[in-house]
Amino acid sequence: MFKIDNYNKVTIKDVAARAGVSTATVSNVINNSTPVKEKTKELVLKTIKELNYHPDRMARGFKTGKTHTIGLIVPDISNNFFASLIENIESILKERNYQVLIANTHESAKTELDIIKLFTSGMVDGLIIASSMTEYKPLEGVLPKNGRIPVVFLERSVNNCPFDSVMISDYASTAQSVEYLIENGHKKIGFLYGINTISPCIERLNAYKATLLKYHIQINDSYIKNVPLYAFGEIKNLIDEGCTAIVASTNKVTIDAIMYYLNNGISFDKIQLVGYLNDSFASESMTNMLSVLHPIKELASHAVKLLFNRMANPSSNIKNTVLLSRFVKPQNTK
Amino acid sequence: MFKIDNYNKVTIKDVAARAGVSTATVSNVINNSTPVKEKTKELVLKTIKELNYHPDRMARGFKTGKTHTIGLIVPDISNNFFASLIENIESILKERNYQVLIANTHESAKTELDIIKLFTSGMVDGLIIASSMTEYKPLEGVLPKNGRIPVVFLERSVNNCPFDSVMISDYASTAQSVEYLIENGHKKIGFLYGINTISPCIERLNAYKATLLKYHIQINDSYIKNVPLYAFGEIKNLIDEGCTAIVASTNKVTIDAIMYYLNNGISFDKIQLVGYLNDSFASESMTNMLSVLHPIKELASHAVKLLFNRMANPSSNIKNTVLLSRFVKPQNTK
DNA sequence: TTGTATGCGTTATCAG
DNA sequence: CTGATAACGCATACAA
Repeated sequence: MFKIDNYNKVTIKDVAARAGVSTATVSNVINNSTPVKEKTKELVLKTIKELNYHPDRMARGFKTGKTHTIGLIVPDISNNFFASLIENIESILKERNYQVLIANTHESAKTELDIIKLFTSGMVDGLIIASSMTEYKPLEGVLPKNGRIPVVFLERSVNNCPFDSVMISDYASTAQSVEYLIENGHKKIGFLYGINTISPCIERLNAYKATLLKYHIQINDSYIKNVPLYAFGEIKNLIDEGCTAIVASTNKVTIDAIMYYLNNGISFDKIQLVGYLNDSFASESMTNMLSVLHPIKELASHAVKLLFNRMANPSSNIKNTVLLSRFVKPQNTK
Repeated sequence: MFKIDNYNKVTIKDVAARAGVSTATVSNVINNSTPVKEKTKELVLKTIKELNYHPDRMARGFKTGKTHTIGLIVPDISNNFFASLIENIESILKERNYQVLIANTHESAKTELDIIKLFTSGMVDGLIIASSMTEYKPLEGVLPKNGRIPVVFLERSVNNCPFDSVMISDYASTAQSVEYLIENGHKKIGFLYGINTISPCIERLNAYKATLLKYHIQINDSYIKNVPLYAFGEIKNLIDEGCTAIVASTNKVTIDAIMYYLNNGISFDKIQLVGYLNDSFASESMTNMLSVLHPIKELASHAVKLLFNRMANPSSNIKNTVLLSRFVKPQNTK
């Protein structure tokens, strides 16, 4: 019985020494880089197992410059939209044998910059970012502009951003939803939205306003509620103010609304609700709700595709893709 | 040869050369490790900014063996319980100036092992794991047993696990909830649960069964539904089978139930519902639902505390903490 | 087929 | 206060 050193980490040297070969041979066995005699290979593998040796990823990545890991940066992991996005991206990337590292910025610009610095300093081979930035400027300092690391921006557009991107446009679907409400006699339509600086929220709000104006309905600012955290209070306010319909224009606000409705015995018949959800999920659940559905699988697969294209061809033209969400009426299959 | 040098990453050497000092001096400036003359310091900092230099985290971690990063492994990021847990842990760790890296295992044992290998090979200084394993055995090969890396297990217990842990016990609160239902005349009580191999789910199911027996109500297996993905179908089945109350014994299943109820015009009065949610959130939302509430903040802070204690004192005794969830009746403050 | 030597970017030691 | 230089663990070109 050989006593394994319990204090120090076991390295390639230990394996080599124990097996009576050179570190190069061990390395070759691990990476299949150069043919190794079957007998030696067996011995090395046996020794590796005995010593419970695992190559130091840090050292290896540091040496090779490749980590086979993709960094995924999202602003709010507790928002099911992003959680679901992460899962979709993960499953695609796993097929390609890439590991995913997730970081949550909590909508904080500082954290976002920190994380990007962390990831880009040798930790990942590529980056997918749902940024909480409005302008590209602050990112300039931390994102290797020379294409050293491929980057794809997603879901939230950043002005003047010189990278590939996939966005979702909700303008048309939001307009359709408001139109539907108006056509069904609603005039007092509440609008709940999330962070008022990011592109998707602004776009939806604009669509809401434009549609009201199109139908000559005056915009009432007190029907428009900004919801930084939970929406319960503002939903109550909207109802108290006489709204007969509510557009819950983010995934998070929609979940809040659903809870509020059930908790307070409100039905869709009483106060119409337009909810924003992922299409893959909503088709199974909220079939009787007016919905704006986001193509989350498509978003994920497109982002990954862009990333790998960029890896293969770093100097190709920048691609900006826009996917469309769609407005869906209740199935009423009750 | 495969090292992509044409994208010339800027290193400490470049800074040193440009500033006309040694790499040691640059390093000293960056890390405040040794006093540097104010004048030189300024020059170096200026040069760093000019060249937009960022220390390679990989190289640094490789050299120092410390990364100031904690790995957080969860089985299902789209489960709001874990998403919320992540956020809580993050905010505590940020105070201590630690970065958090999140990995999602998708309830896959293989992925869990892969991630642990990745993280423990020099990427993080500590690990917090909500494992999807039942037994410790498979983890043995990948987790440095010598305390080289501190590890805390959380939320799901793993048999024979030789590490610190914080669990939540739902036995008492689940029993109370079923008791409450029985006392209010319910006899046909449906039970929805998630993965049937993990400790929390088993515990809840046991509590449900034991309570029924205690009140001499026969256990009807068709009222017990296992829900791997979405619960909508099984909720419908339970109602069709005549259940007058449902225990939705996980966060995920609870959200599904809430959606199903609203979408199908079911009220709590019609079919009683016991939901499992985070306490910090539920107190704002589902105030009129029978609830089992999980102390998520406490869970997070306790896990971090254990981790840092372990770091400070690697050889102290293993601590296994159990927190209790609590059963809460509706406020009926409608 | 295998071993030797080198260097990746950084920090730490020790002279100067 | 500052500068050489030696490690850290690994992969690889090249020599044997």
